[in-house]
This record gives sequence, structure tokens and C-alpha cells, in this order.
Amino acid sequence: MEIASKYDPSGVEEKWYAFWMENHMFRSVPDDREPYCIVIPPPNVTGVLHMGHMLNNTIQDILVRRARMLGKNACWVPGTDHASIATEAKVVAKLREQGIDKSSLSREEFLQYAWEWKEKHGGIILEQLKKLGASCDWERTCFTMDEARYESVIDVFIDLYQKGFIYRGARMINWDPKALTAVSDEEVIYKEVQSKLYFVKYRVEGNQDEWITIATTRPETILGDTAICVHPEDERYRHLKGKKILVPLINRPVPMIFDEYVDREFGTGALKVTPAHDITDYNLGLKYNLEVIDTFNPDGTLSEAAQLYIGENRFKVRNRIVKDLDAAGQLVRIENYTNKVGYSERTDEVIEPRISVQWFMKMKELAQPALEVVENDTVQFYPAKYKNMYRHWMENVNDWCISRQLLWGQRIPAWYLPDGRFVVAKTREEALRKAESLTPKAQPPVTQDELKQDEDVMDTWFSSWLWPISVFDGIRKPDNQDINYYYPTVDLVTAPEIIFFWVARMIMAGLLYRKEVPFRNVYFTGIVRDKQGRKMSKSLGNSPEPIELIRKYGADAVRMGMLLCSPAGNDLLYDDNLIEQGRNFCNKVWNAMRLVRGWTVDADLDQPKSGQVSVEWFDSVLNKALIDINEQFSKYRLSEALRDVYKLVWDDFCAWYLEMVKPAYQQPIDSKTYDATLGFFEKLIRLMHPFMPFLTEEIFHVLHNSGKESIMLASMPQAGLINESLIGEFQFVSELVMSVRTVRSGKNIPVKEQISVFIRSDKNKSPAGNFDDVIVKLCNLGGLQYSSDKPADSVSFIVGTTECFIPLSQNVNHEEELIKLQEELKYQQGFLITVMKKLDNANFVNNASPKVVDAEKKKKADAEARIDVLNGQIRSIKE
RNA sequence: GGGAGCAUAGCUCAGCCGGUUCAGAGCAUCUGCCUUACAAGCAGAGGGUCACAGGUUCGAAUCCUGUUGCUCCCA
Repeated sequence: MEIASKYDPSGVEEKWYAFWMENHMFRSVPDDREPYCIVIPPPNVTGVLHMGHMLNNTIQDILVRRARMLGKNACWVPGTDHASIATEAKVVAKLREQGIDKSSLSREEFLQYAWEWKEKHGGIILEQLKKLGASCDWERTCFTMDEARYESVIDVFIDLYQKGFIYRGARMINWDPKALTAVSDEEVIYKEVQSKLYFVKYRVEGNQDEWITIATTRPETILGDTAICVHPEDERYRHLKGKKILVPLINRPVPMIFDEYVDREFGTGALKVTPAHDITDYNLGLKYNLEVIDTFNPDGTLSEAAQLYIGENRFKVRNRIVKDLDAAGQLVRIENYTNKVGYSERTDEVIEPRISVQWFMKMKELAQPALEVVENDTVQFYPAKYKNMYRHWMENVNDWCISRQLLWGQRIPAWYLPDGRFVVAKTREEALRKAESLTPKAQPPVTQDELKQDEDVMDTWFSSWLWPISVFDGIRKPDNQDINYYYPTVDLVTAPEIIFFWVARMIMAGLLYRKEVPFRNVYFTGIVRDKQGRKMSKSLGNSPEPIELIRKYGADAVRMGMLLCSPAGNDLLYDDNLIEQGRNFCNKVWNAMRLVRGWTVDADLDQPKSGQVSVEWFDSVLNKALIDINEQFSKYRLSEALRDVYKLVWDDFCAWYLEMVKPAYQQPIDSKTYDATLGFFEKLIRLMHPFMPFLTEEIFHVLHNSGKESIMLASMPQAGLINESLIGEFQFVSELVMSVRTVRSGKNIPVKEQISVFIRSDKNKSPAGNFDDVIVKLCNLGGLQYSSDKPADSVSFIVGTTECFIPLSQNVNHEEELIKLQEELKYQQGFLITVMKKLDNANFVNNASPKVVDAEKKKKADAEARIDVLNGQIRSIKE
């Protein structure tokens, strides 16, 4: 049967994925093998597969497939997270399209819509991961809001509340006026923006002509000012001590306060203080017991407390108040100013600092042990540089705001009594019991119906931080078989962006609930960027559609392309070019298979010497590569491991080995060489399988003609003995072959035309006597001779320190040869001088290690030998 | 403002304890080839003061200090 000369992944990939699924080959259940487990960083139910997922999940699949082939019980647990803010926004938008207003729905009605939405869209990414070849145990698929995970989160909340880690408090929080919820510090993205610094003069009370000028970027908050602050040593304002200042437009008298916090150099050195709307102002307010006037509504419009512009958007008010201040003669000037403004990660709305009662989790106590396990490498980071970042965060950790003013998520299990007190309980019944046992007792006694559950839900990360435990139901059933077997998991593959959101907190949760870290190694992937280094994003439209790429090039090619240029932790600049390289490699392997499969075996044929030595040589090369590749994997240098595989397959196997053993056209091959070649091929595809699962499975079946077996359950080849001297000899051979090719190319001698090579040496002392037949074959020689003489009319070259000649039928250009030789001689002499400088230097000989000195001596000897040879050649030409 | 990291070929990077695996790889470029597995291929070639300035050393891309430029994290 004719096999196409171009590998076509379509069909192949679908076929084998279905095969793996039908035979439950991704399934893992506890047994007595060593477990190897990865939990997927749960993608968001609102998302579709993007390039970052492709990279991240390719890496996970490589690790999992390799572990499986190394005989471990490999389990990759898939799942999704509910992404409360993003999902709720999507659902609200969809309802709006249908003319339904969220506020017209009850909580239950809204949640029903949300679940419908999740059922319809929530599994998209997981389905797409199958196209990539992901070998997840799909029977274990979890969702952060399914029953087990939901209950785990509630249980943990109650437990941490009882242990005193969770508290309710009024604090300045980051308010997202679009999503109408608090967000954590980690969800605020600071962006540099061009804004304006407004200089506004405030009148000093009791004097029509005395003013103080402040500078602010947020004039719309002026109506909430409750003090003016200057530095206590600032001479300019010392006389204002004890005076009151009138807030413009509303003439509220506010005190002057003096605090070292103020930067005298900034603006006018006078700061307006708005405790309700700025975190540092809030702290000043606490310190000086200032009034707090919240002039904003939750949606970012001005509240009645502002007195003016009520109900108008904060940014519109900014423009209006500036005009009004100008009209009142109180706007001094406006300067351009660059500052950082916080935006909501989810909605991109400008965050409004706001005082609000929220649920918080104390972090200091949890951070300490979580830092320790990273410091002492119980958990290792790849690359290790992220340890610094982790330490810095852990040492300066703030309490975690865990409540969100949303409906989609785990509802906070706190119940309020009519008198304002609350209890934390799993059910209303339990809450009632707890309420009844409060002291002093509620008067009159509280009933179940009077208990009001907190309206808020928990931060999505409060689900995610339990993920490595909750996917095995280890919170609810801490002693179940799965959690005992799979936990701690081995590797985590994630983006450095969520090192605090997620990685740090998982470590905390693991130590808290399992007394054990959740994973041993964290592999941080880079960010996929476009060619110009820009982050890929929908708005820029610079991201290729992953599924389209897979359709066009094949999943194996995409996997290879993503990985090839992605050392751990380094960003990768995506270019179609990379995927093409992956595709070309697939094709190369495909064609190697076509070649080998096309051979006919003659069982009566003896193995030629060239075949025998080639097999021995490649066996050593392969074993050496296996060791190197293991080494790369052990350091999580997957990109380098793939590069080694690529080189081994393309250069050593295809370019050298196959050419060495390939029978002449339409000639049969001997069975020994053939069997060895098939054996190598099989080892190579096993080695490649984690990187390119589909192609290797296809070839595995072509080579075996077998039905039920799968390469993914085969074992990884193990390194055997290495014959270093053979590898050393081959070094000479390959250099010689390349030199001959260069001569052919330079002299325009066609490959088909046979030539002869003379090696100036005694046959017995040949640097690579075992390979004579190989040299003859690879160079298409009529003859290879060892001789102590130089043949007439020949070109010469040096391999190592050995002189070689090719006699030419055409006339040799002696001039040209001479120039070439003299240049080479000059170089060698120069080199010898640098070596001699070292060896003549007593300091060097005395101080450097003997190994280094010996190496220099060897260099000297080699250089001298080469110089001799060159001189000899030059002399013979001149004669 | 505080902290971390990076700077090596046109591009992306590798170069661990200072010494021929020391200036490397892949891609890109250029020149030949449709040679019977593969033009998604083969053979060959060019290309770098290792950011800058000092220092340590017999010896520095590698160690130290400073400068410049870029990136990331935190406030």
C-alpha cells in the first residue's frame, strides 16, 4: 500500500483519541503503584481555549503521559471553576438581551438561569482540551460548585470562622462599581494613566481673603472632604493651626491636621483628606478621628451625602465640579499628571475604594508555614526565581477579603438575628440553635424565619484554594481512599500571575487541612505573546484561534511548536513558524517510517560490517540521549528535553543512522539490521510520545499491525550501556564525511560520482577503523585507502590531527590550496601562541588545576601536530 | 516610592562551580540541489567588542561595583 509522503493528522487524531477513551486508558484508580497526580488549574466556565491554555495543558499532558510510561499510576484530574464575577456578568448580559432585569429575579430564579448557562457553556474548554490530546481522567471531572465542592467550601468557612481565622469587619475595600461587588487586593490591576492634577483653593474660615491651595487628581471626591492635612514642619502652613477650612461649593468647615505622611514636595504640600474614598485618607481619618462621609452610591454615582450632583456618575461629576470650581474662582490651575489607577481585573472598571462591611480571612498566621515549605524546598518552584516574589508577598500579606456581593457562588453561611448579631452555621436549623444559645438571649426569642442569611457569596478563589483536596472530596471525607492515595499531588503547572491568588493559598489550605503541602513542584509557564511581544488578547485580535491551528497543523505540531520555544517561566513569542517547525518534524518522523516500512528483509543476508557498527553506534547515542533527556526532565526543562529529542531523531537517527544502514535502491536489508532499526524506531516513538501522542500512536500501530495495544501504556525506554569510544570514533567519521561533502560541493562533484579518499595513517592506527564501510557508503567512495603518502593531484583536509586527501581527475588549483593552507596555518600558529602564553606563565601552571593544565598541554600537542601537517602539505605543494 | 529579574548572532534563547563542548543552538538569511523516505526535504555558507565603564584574577560572557536600557511584582 502506498503511504502518502506528507503526514496528514486529520482523522488520525480523532481516531486515536476515541480509541483511548473507549478503552478507558486515561482512567486512574488507586492501586499499589506509585501515584503521579496533577490537578488541572480549573479553567473558567466562561472561557474558550486560548493560547495560554494550550501551552499550559500541553505541559501537563507531557508530564502525565511520561509518568504513565514510567510505570506510575498517573492521574490528571480535570475540572472547571465557577468564576463568580465573570459568569454572573455573562448571565446578566444574556438576561438583559432577553429583556430580563437581574433585580426582578429572586436569588433562586437567577441561579437557575446561571446553572443553565453553565450547563450550556461550561464544558467548552474541556472539550477543546480533548482535541489537544489531553489525557485527563474525565470520569473525575469536577466543578467548583458541584455538590461535593460546594459543601467543602461551606464546611471550611464554618471551620475557619470557629477557629477565629474568618471575621466580619468594616474596612476599606476595593469596590467594583460595575460588578457591584468588593474584590480582593489581588484582583486590582494598577495601570498607568494620563490624568490631570487639579489645584483647588479652599477658603480659610473666618477670613474672606485667606486661602489654602491643595492638589488632587479626584476633584469629584471634594464633597467628601473632612480635613486638610499638611506636614507639621511645613513653614508655609504653620499659621493655620487650629483654623477651619471651608470645603468648596458646600462650605463645610473641616479641621486642619498635621501629619508627617504628607509629602511637602508634592503639589502644594497640602492634602485634602477624604476618608471614605481613599485608603491612606481612611487611615488618617482613623488616626485623627475624622468624620467619614461616603459621597458615592455603590454604582459609582454620587449619593445624597454629597449634597450636589446627586445620582450622577463619578467621572461626569469630575468634569462638572471642575467647571463649577472654576466659575467660583477656586480652580487655580490644571497640570498634566501620570498616575496609577486601579482597575477591576474582571470588569476593567476603575476601582473605587470604599468602606464596607465584609468578611475577611486572617492571613499572617497561615502565611508563615506556607512560606517555610517554599523556603526549605518542600515545594519547589521552577524557575526558582519566583521564590523571591513569593517570599515578598508572604511577608507582607494582608487579610483576604472573601465576600462578594454576587449571587453565583457559595453563599456565606452566616445568619443575622433581628438585633443585628449573627451566627455562622451550615443550616437554618443549626443557626437557630446557635442563635438561641447566644448570651444575652435575643429578646423576644428569635424564630427560624427571622434569621436572615447573609446575601453575599464567597470569592471564587475560596473554592480554588481547596482544589487539590476537594477534587478528592478530602474536606468532607478526610480519610477516603482517593485523597490518601493521590494527595499530595506531584506537579502543578500554572501561570506566575496567580502565584498569590492561587498557589500560595493552596499551600496554606493544604498545610491547614492535610498537614501536608498540596504538590511538590510548581512549574510556572510563561505568557504567550505575539511576535511583537504584546500579550495576546481578544481586544487586540492578535491571538490565533487554537482549534483552528490544530485543524490546520495537527495537535502534535501545535504541542511541539508551543513547547519548543518556551523555557520554564519565560514568555514565548508566538509565531506560526514554531507550529510549522512542529509540523515539519512530524512529517520527518512520518517519512522515516515510510522508509523503514518500505524495506524488504532477506533473511539469508548476512549483516554487513557497516550495519553492525552503525547499530552499535546508534545504540550508544540513544542511551546517552536518554540519560540527558531524563536529566532535563528532572530539572523541568521540558523545552530542552524536546530539543534533545528533536536532535536525536532528526540528526542522529534520520540524517546519520538511517543513511548508514539504508540498503541500496530496491535492495533488501539483512534481518539483524532491520530488527535493530525497528527496535530503535520503537524506542524513539515511545520517547516522543508524551510530546506528540497522536503521530506516535499511529506509527506504533503501523509498525506493530496490532489492534488493542497502545503506545501510551508502553514503557519509557531505559538507558543501557554506552560505548564512548565508538561515539568518539564517530566524531571523526562525521567530520570526515562533512569535509568530503564540502569538497564535493566546492568542486562541483555530483553525489553520484564516485571518488576516493586517502587517509594519511597506518590502517591499524586509524582513528575510526570500525567505520570504514560506513565512510565508503556515506561518501559514495570508490575506495578508501590508508597511506603514508600523499597522492598526486589531490585536495587535502585535516580531520582532528589526521590528514586526508581526495585525488581529483580535474586539475587541482595549487594557488587556491596554498592560500587555504596558509590561512589555516596562521590560525593554528596564533592559537598555539595563546596556549603557550598560558603554559609559560608560572602563575598559571601553579595555580590552575592539573586538569586544566593537562587540557592546555593537549591543546598544545594537537596544535603542533596540525602545524606539522600543514607545513608538510605546504611544502609538498611548493615542490 | 519599595523589591526582583533581564541585557549574548536579524529573532528567540542556551551557556552550572571563572580555563576548547567558549563564543553555541533553533529559527530566519544567502548559495547550490526536484539525489528513489521526506522541497514540510538535502548539502553548504555568512553573521556577535557576549549593553556600557571600572575592578578582582595568571585568566572574565561567566565573579564584584557603578552606569544605562528593558521587564515583572508590590504599594
